[in-house]
Amino acid sequence: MDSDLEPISRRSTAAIIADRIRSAIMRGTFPPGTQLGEVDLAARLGVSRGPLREAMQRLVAEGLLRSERHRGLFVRDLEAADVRDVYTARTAVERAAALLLLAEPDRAPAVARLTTAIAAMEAAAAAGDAVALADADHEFHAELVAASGSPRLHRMSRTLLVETRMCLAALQQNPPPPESLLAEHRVLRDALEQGDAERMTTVLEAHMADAVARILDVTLVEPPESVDGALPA
Amino acid sequence: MDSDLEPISRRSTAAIIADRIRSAIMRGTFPPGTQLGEVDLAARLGVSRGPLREAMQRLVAEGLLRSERHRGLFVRDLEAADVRDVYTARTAVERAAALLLLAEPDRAPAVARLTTAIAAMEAAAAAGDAVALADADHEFHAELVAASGSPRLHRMSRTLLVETRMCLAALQQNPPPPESLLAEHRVLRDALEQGDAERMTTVLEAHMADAVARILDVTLVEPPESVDGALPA
DNA sequence: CCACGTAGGATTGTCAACAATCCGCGTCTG
DNA sequence: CAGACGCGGATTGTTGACAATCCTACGTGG
Repeated sequence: MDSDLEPISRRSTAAIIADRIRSAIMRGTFPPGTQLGEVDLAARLGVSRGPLREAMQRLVAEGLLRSERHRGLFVRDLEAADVRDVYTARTAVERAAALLLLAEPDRAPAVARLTTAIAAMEAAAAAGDAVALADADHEFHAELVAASGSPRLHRMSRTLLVETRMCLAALQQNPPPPESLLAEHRVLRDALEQGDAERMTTVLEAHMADAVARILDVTLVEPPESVDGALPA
Repeated sequence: MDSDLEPISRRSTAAIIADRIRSAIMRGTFPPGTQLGEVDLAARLGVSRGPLREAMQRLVAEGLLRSERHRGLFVRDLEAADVRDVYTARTAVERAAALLLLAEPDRAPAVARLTTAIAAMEAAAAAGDAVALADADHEFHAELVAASGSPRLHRMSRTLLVETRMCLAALQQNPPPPESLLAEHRVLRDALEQGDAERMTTVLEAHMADAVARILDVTLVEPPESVDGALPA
């Protein structure tokens, strides 16, 4: 353990608050569109408004919150275009991470971590626990990017994975078929293990495309339908 | 002009401050490693410490600043590993943006914007103005990603381009040969115009690899040189 | 002469109060 | 009766001051 004997709090409180709110958004505690009142949140977290505002700005920079001046902070609601955008960005990041990983000589530890995540997915699928399955899926991709050793890809990936969870939480129904999901992840791991870059990228892109299709097929709520050109002056 | 008759300030002041400091870092006004005192900065910008701290947290989230608790905020200094990381991330982002752009039917406006940037590069090269050349280079890649229409790729790209400028500013010497730089950018534009995805990605990756080599060849200051394994207990 | 402990100065972290702005509702007028 | 105007409540934006922490320099003891 290297987390012992550290000063009680090395991380800034703003970072802690940001983490807390981020996971709350991820878990669906704050559904998209909800307004986050500062005094309420500050009181609930036991901090003052100063650090809380700093944390909020951090989340705004990540694109998880949307700030309207003198109006308040709102959880960004993702539209169909956003779902596609999240997954194109994820594809770019994870593809790069996978290629970075494939260039490394010793991929055994990374493979082991992915295998662990897959095992968690299997257990969740067997138990029929959709939330745990999503957690394990999340962890798989997080480990994939983390193992690449690229701090920037890792940072981007974290935000993108949170947004992915926001999409999934918004439409909790629509059960993803666990067996095909598991099969895809196993193929990804095997491709990494065998150093097959072609297969890896191909499957990864298909995996992402599948996810987008699965999400958008059920919730084709193409957003406001504003008829711009038809408005008289 | 659509920037007229807007409320005097729609953007939050924290965002404005962040932009100001970001460009200051980019321009090399704050070299890597310098400490940014809050009271000093706040006084110089004419704001209080509250909004300034919010802006700082935003920049920390972007990875441009490093925060040490009770110590202060420092401009992150980029090491050799960071240079490589910035460029791998840039490759991932710009490749995805280019592919997105290639999938679009009408690429004429994007091509036009890239041509404008190339013209600016040509002018700067002719005048021997290295700063203007870097500006135009920056603009070329920013336009490339912006034209893709992906908000997330765009946001990532902005930070990465700032970090690129930090690398370049740190080692202002080492003149990049303008003619080859121009040639590479022209090839990128032509590939986009002709819809040649294969050529596009290949040249883009080579372009990035070239940049890394150019930067690291001169400043091979592999940082601390800590000899881990040789230390006696 | 070196190591330890301590005081000083400066900087960051946090807080509570003040000022500016916006939304909803009631009222008034054409 | 419909629309516009104005007011009250609530929320955000900003400010200044207070408290906690850290680095530097100095003095002391071994």
